[in-house]
Amino acid sequence: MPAKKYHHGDLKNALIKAGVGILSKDGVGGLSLRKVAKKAGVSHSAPYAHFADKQALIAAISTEGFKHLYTELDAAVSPYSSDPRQQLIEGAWAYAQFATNNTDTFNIMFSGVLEKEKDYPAFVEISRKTFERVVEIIKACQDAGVLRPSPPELMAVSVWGQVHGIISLALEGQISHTVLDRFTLRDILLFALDSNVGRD
Amino acid sequence: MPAKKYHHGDLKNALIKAGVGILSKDGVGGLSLRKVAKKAGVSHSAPYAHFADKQALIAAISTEGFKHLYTELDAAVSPYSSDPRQQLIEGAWAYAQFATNNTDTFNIMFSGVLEKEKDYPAFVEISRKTFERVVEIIKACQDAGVLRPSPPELMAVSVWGQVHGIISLALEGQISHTVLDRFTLRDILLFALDSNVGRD
DNA sequence: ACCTGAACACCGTTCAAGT
DNA sequence: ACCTGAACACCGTTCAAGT
Repeated sequence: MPAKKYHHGDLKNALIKAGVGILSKDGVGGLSLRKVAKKAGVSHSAPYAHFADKQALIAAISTEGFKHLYTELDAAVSPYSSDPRQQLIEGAWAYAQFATNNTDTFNIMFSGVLEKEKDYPAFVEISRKTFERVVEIIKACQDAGVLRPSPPELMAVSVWGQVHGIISLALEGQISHTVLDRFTLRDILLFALDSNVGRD
Repeated sequence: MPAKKYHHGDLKNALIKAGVGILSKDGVGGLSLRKVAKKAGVSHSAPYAHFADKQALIAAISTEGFKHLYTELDAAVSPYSSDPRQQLIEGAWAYAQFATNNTDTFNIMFSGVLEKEKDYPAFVEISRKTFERVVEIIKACQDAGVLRPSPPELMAVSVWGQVHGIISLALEGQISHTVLDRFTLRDILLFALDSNVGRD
């Protein structure tokens, strides 16, 4: 059998994992390639054998984050295949949970830290796939009369944008205490979704 | 008359201005205290006479950004004192314009770069004031029957969140080409606002 | 193919010192 | 009060060299 490779054989994934760890411990500002290398037990220049530069590692971490988000979203929505309105609510809530439980990963995914996202095909692909999952939910809602007829992709951007924006403001501490004292984040999301879902 | 002070007498503001310049040229990742000092024509340690650390300079830049945003928002909305619906539309559009014309300032204001925003009273004050301006617009809309009755602050978070989220996703390159090929950012915002404004 | 160690040009921050 | 210059502990990135 092959003696275990130079190090543990899968440094690339070990670096991504170490990166996620550093990120959640020290935040976006505390994420450095040298710390990641140290945590993975290799020299500070070893990462360059697997990532072109720091941006490439960030892209890999963001891609993992998106995969995680997709999984959580899908798991939250799937049980309600016969109740589109509930899909919307639970999907939004799963998104909120992901953001609050993985704040720094969420920030790295959506806050301009990754500068040329189009250069990373895996990242583009999983974010496209996630958007398509949202579109599916929107279509189900429209078919059930829960959302008004309209181009589903347009409605998807509108609803996703709203959920995304409310959560972003919440993470940023930008939601006024006059609101937070009276409503939970879930209340706010439900209220916001109701605007789209229709009222009568 | 007093000989011009040690340098030009108002290094603090010169540093903020230099910071905004670096930011729009090199992005959030390219903003360093040493560059800012150099651009202002002082030694790399001079900024510490005016700012406790890099975060404090970032707070000052963010605060200036918020003041700018407030001014643009107010200017866009004020002409329509008799047309609340138009206030909503033009307010959202002013927000979008600010974000696209000052992407990096916008990112620094809303993307977790400023880590302890509560520690900077001027920042807290102007962001509070901006939110209150949004609430005013929302109230005018509710009084005119353009928005459904509800706690105005809650509606303000919902609508602001939506506008903020759509713009954030747009800046991040996260809006699908299947949408962007057919709709402008303004179209998307109008569609989104319509969800709240009511339909019949 | 995968990793190391020295090297370079940058950082943020501190501190003694100068006016 | 306001600023400088040396110093320290960090960065990202490159490159010759080792297995």
